[in-house]
Amino acid sequence: MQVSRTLDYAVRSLIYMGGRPGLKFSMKQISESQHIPQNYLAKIMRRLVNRGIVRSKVGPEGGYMLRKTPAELNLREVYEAIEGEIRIIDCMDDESVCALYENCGQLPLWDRLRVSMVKLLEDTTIEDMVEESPRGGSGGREVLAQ
Amino acid sequence: MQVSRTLDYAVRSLIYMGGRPGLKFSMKQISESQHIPQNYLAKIMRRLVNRGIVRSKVGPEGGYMLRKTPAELNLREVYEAIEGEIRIIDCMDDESVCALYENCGQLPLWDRLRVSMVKLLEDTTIEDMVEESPRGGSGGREVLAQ
DNA sequence: CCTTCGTGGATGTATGAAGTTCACGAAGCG
DNA sequence: CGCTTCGTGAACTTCATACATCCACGAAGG
Repeated sequence: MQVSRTLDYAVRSLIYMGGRPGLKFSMKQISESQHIPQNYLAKIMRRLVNRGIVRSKVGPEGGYMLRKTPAELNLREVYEAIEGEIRIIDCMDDESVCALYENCGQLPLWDRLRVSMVKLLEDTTIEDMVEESPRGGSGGREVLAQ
Repeated sequence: MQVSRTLDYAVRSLIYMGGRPGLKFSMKQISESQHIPQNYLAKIMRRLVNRGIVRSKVGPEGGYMLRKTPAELNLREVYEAIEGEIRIIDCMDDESVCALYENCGQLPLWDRLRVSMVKLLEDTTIEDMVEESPRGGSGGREVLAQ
């Protein structure tokens, strides 16, 4: 029941970018300031690109930009881009549904948990998180993006 | 961000036992009715025993009994018996705290999530879950425990 | 004293998260 | 045009751990 490091990386990166909205950031900038292995970050960024959360530019002066303002980008979108649909339990034995499915008293609990989690994620934006960061999301000392 | 199968097994077993409070159930009874590998169930039950959630009796006519009434046993206790303290993210790189800890805008979100999860788990008892089970937690057809 | 049945620890296995490598091609620049 | 930069996509490696199995032991009832 833990958030994956991958999601943590994605959120870190978006908070970083959200700290200076409208700017473009190279993979190197993000990976170094956020302490994320660059090649691994590449994989994460692709998911964000494919989901339409950031847009990318290749070649010299390439990099990534947010497609939305930080206030428009909520955490549910980010979560689902990285982890897929939010689910707490999958009720599957192998490929078939759980033998106890019809008689399962647990489901209502896990569903309430899921719903409350979705709501919290939906109600939190990258902007909120930038504001919670003492240095406004960006590392502070590094050279500004172009 | 999923509940482990181990926790699912523990909850299933407790709902089953909670369906006939005060009775004693052998490992075989539980494992067969709930489709849980017996040797694996043994490990799960030990954690519940050590945490004081069930009490055990060895030898012929041995088995397990709830130590509390289903209404007194909440899901937080069960969760923590199996998974340990509830945490959503651990903020650790190897053995040291995350390099970005002081500047982390994510923590408030994960903490709100944790708090709401704890509350939901605390507010849900085994009795609640027994009541949500169409057949009252116990499988239905098997021989009654002694 | 024999059988039942939970205990505790050692061991096996398979899956997925985390990270790496590399050939490729788009794009800016001289 | 050709060089360099830098993201892309896929294949691959590594490693932790969830899930499961096995077995020798001892408590306890008949």
